Amino acid sequence: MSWDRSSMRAAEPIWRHQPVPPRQNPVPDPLASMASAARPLRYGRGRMIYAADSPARYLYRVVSGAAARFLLRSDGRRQIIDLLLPGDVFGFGAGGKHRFNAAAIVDGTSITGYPRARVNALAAADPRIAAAVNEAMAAAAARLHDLIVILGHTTAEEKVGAFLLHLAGRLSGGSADVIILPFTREDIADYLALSVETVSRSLTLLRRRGAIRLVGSRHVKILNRAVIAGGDDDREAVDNLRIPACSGRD
Amino acid sequence: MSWDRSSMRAAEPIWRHQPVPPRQNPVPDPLASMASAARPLRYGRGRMIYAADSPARYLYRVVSGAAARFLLRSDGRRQIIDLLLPGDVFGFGAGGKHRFNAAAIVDGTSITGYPRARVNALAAADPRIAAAVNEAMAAAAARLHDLIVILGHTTAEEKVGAFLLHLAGRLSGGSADVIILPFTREDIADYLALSVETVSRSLTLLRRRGAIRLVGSRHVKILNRAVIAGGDDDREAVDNLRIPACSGRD
DNA sequence: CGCCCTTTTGATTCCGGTCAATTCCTGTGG
DNA sequence: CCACAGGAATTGACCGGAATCAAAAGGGCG
Repeated sequence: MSWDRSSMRAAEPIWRHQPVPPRQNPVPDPLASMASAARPLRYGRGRMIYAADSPARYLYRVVSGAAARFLLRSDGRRQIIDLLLPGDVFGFGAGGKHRFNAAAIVDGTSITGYPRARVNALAAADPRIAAAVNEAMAAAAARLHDLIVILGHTTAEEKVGAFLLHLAGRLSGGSADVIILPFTREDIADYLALSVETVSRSLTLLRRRGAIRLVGSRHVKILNRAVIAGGDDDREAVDNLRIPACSGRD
Repeated sequence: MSWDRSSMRAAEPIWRHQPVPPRQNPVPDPLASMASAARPLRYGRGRMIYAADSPARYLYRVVSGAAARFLLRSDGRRQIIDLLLPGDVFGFGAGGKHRFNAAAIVDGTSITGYPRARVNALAAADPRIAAAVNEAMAAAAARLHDLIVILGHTTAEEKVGAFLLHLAGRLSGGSADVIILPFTREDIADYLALSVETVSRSLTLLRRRGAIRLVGSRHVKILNRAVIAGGDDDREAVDNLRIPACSGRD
């Protein structure tokens, strides 16, 4: 098995302290009330944040940059389970352990860490904090739902299109039409369970159809959402939920 | 768009009351302490439990049978987001609404419903109940993780194999080697984002390889887990996490 | 028995992975 | 300032695998 593909850097002490500049990119922080326990962190691209099966001692929140939870298959392939953007909270483990690995995927990603024990204590005392943690868990589940829906598409072009629309909704808060991709094609491929080449092909396909506009390779402008969705938006599908005649016994 | 494929029955009042026989299949119930608020329900195959975008007024727990959360694509395809087996809790919405549809997929599925307001009140009063709800949410997230990992496989045979191993771990509590599939090939196909034919082909492939044994079409015996996994177990991958030379600057 | 649903199997087409080569982009050093 | 190097991205050729269309076999229930 070779490792050249995902080119992870060497394992390191989980915490990597470096002086942190004042926060740019102010994202609303549901965990702000625990600022006293917060611990600022900064990672270079590919730096491990935690490893699978390690004790889940901290909760994390992305401040800027991007990170990913992922697993490594025995064939060397990396699968990204969860793409973490500014504002996202992650690191809820299962049974006190992390199920997957986590690493930064862009240089200079800054993350805030909250000691788990502290979080639990504060949540037990203050129901508002408990609610905030709950909300963060719900948001994490929503990300997983979104990925499952994206992976459920049949063709690569649909997957990439759905991914772009998904990103447009998450980056820049609302549903802006301009996306600055902070990560590589390989990251996208590992997220969508496609090969890098297919991701690239799908993007040029979408460009040729007039669905998107590519400026450089990291700058995507959405031109025609209908074409991107290929008529396959799940909201439409839900609207179409007029169920025809009962086919079975009733 | 045609609807013959998933053959859902007509929309109905969400609640369908029918006399409920004494519970078979006693699964440990983390929400047992709320028995006073529990509401027993029973559904035929294909019966809707709730619709997407409907208010999330209840939390549900499968007692016996099986259900699924799913979405309907505009091409008529159904995608199952979450497969619900005895013991599974579902119906945590997002923002007070359900994001997906839910329906029973086997006849006579019995489910317990807990009024959401009641759950919240009890959780606020008793931290043990809050913890139980939290645990149920974590279990739901784990199911989503599992599905994402399954969908991340490249070939259909790997997907089906991973699905069988996943099922073996969830049915019958432990990791028994005999699986009684309570659902159709079509349900499996909609869960794995494959066609029915491919699911069937993959199963016969696995059988011919000596990985499984098929008795009838609903009875699967796992003979050789290594062959099924195809050397693609994520636990192995994690063990292989010895990261080679740093490729980047350090 | 006979109907309908489920499952399996076959033939064909198309899509995505793989291998391979070229181009693009960025940062470095002469 | 330009040349160079290395990684990132695109494009092409080829092949294997999954969807699709089609048909047949199995199974449960009236």
